[in-house]
Amino acid sequence: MGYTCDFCGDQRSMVYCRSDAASLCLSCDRNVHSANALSRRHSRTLVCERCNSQPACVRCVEERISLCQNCDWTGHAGSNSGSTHKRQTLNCYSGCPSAAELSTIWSFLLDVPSVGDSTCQQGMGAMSITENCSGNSQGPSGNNNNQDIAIAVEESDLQKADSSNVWMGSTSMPLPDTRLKNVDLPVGSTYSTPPKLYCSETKGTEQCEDDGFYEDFDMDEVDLNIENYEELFGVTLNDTEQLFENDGIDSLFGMKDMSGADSNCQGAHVTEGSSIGLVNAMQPTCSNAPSADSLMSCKTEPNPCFPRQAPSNLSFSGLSGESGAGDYQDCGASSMLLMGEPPWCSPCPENSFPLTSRSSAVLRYKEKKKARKFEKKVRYASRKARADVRRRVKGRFVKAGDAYDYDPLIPDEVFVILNNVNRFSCCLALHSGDGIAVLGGFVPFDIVEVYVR
DNA sequence: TATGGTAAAAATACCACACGAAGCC
DNA sequence: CGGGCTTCGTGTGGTATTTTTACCA
Repeated sequence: MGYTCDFCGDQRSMVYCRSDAASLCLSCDRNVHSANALSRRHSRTLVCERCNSQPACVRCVEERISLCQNCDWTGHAGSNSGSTHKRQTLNCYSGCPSAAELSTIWSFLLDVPSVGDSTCQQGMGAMSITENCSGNSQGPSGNNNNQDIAIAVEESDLQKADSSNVWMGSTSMPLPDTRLKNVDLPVGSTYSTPPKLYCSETKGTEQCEDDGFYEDFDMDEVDLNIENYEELFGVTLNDTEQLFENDGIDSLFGMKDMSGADSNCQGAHVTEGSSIGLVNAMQPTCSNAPSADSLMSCKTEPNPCFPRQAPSNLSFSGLSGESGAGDYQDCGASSMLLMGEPPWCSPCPENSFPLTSRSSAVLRYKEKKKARKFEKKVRYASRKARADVRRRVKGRFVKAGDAYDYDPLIPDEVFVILNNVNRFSCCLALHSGDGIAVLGGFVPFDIVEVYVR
């Protein structure tokens, strides 16, 4: 820390609000985010104490410092000593937590300043910490509906995928604990299982197995959530599945060979895939190819809620945002998976899948992506109708009355090759939106080829 | 394996203006 | 409170330009 609050400019910044892209002191955090119901939904986390510019996602127990993903990776992955440091997952909170609640969340922090009693603890202002899918922490305000909905669908998808042996392969791999980390759990809080270290470092699949995620998973509630999801967004589960299919999620699943035994990595894969698919389901607009920016943002702006995972936060942000679907469609997720191991997926011997499998997966992904059709959705048909008849010069609209080189209302002259079974002939015709009108009246020939003049 | 050149593909910018949305009276 | 008016910003499609990617020597 050491940087000042973006709001008051006076106090030391403590938390980072991603929605506001601002570092705030606790006092301003409480004031700003108690303004209205929407601002209360902003998820915040601690500021990285190393770069002071990114939201922290982990806390190094040895160094007693909160770190963003980049700093965590830089500081721990590069050194032998640092790589053995134990780290705790930092998670987001929303609402207006009181000092007592903050001290519960950040029990490891000894210097949390008193923020006084929250001014908005009653009603929907109460602190909300996203719990796991069992949903027992959903506040009365239900201000995490979106997240829970997303999680619920992910679970459904996972169940389905697991039951069909698609993504887990032949091994009965337990659901990785990253599934749990995919939801917001406070460090050291009483809400969750104890903070976990990453499987790739200190924990094998055995421990993941003990998480009992499946046991705690209530299918009925998931169904309920999915129904709500449909009501809210008017997208059926079948639609969602179709989107999964269309958006290369099966390509991700098809990379089961690539996942190896690193459950952490697997969790990230499936989670992001499901989330992305969900985002697509949410997005009413047309799809576009993933932009490089989105890919970069995914890599350089780690989500504090889902540390060292693939950018699964996209699903949540996409629920409420108006951003284009294309930005989140792939979010480079698939690309990231295919292009190499992400930094949060530490290399391990079990991960040495055959190169041929990887190549084939890459090939399948590319083919699928290439074959993907991006239908453009016209929001205003009247404007489209207007544009369709507007005159242009080199594709650009021209002022009324100015010279033009293209008028959609004037049909093109085309040459058509006709066939009357035994011989070919050629004639001049006019091409318009309604079809081809052959000059000279009706010609009892079949049109074989058309050339626009 | 790295590098440079070329081709192909993809992304972006540009234009005018009707119209939706919001604000005002 | 509803209707009329004004103002502002947005979206529309075809083409050129720019950027990115792929491929080869």
